[in-house]
Amino acid sequence: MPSPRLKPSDLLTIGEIARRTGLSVSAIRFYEDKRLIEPVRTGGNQRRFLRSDIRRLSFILIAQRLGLTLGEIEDELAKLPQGRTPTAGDWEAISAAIRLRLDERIAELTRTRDRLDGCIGCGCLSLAHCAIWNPQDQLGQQGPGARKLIA
Amino acid sequence: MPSPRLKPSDLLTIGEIARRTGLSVSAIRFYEDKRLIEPVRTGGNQRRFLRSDIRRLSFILIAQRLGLTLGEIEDELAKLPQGRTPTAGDWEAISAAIRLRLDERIAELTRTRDRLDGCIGCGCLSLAHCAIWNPQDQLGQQGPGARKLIA
DNA sequence: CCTTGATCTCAATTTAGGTTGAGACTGCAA
DNA sequence: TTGCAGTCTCAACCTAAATTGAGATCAAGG
Repeated sequence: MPSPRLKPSDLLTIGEIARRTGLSVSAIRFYEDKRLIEPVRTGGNQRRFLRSDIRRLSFILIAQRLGLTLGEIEDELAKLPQGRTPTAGDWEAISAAIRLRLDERIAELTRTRDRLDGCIGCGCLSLAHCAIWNPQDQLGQQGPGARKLIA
Repeated sequence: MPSPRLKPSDLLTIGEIARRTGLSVSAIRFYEDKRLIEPVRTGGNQRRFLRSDIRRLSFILIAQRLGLTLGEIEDELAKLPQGRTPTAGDWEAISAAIRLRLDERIAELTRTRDRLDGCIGCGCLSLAHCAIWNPQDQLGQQGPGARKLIA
């Protein structure tokens, strides 16, 4: 009498999901730590992942490529419905939100390039007058690294 | 008999150059450590900067905003002539090089956006087929952080 | 049953780009 | 010549995003 309740084939070990996503095992554990993903545990305390988690992890990879921090990604993932496996429509909504960010970054870089053109023309690179060094528009990466700590 | 050899007014202390560039004193010392700038020293071992170093530091700030790492910035600065104060023309050459990088990044992001549009259309976010997740074109930021260590 | 590979947790280390603090010395002005 | 702000060096610490290693435990095949 085979048990119909358990379908272990639907659950993936951390090694399996790592292979499927291309992520390292340690990175996946790290993401769990950061609450980006929540696998269930076996009686022996090992992680088991849903198939839909592959898509979730893929999203993390893609969003990182688009320049989002893990914190921002967590915010996006929080928009997914709790309790049920996300549908294609759920993912579409998030993708659209990311498209907006992408558009902004492209616009910022384009503005910067145009200003740089002006600077090349005038030979200008002095902070006092340079149009690039204008606090009014923050480029995506807002200034030197640890400076963020001040904020 | 005033000494005509010394023109201390042409040399700036670290505090002065920090005020003029908006950088912190500690950041400037850090850049010296990274060989991005080489102030001379007084008999009492204090740093003294040339006026042209203001422009050099400004360049560092601008290049960072454009997404270059300090290492890449060092490479660009290495193109400046040794021994003489850089001219406007010297800076123009470097600005032009950076403009190229900017163009590349804009092109990359634009390609990515177009692909994302395709993904939104098909609801696709699976690594196996997603056009965004294509190792063939590396977006400027090449994947998750510490992964760089491997290379 | 036993071995072996996979996992587990937890702490330390990495890179980039700095900041912060301690304790000592400099330099300029009154 | 003293007073004090500015500097000096050096070491420790910070965030992000992970990796690496130690030592223990799990799970599945033979």
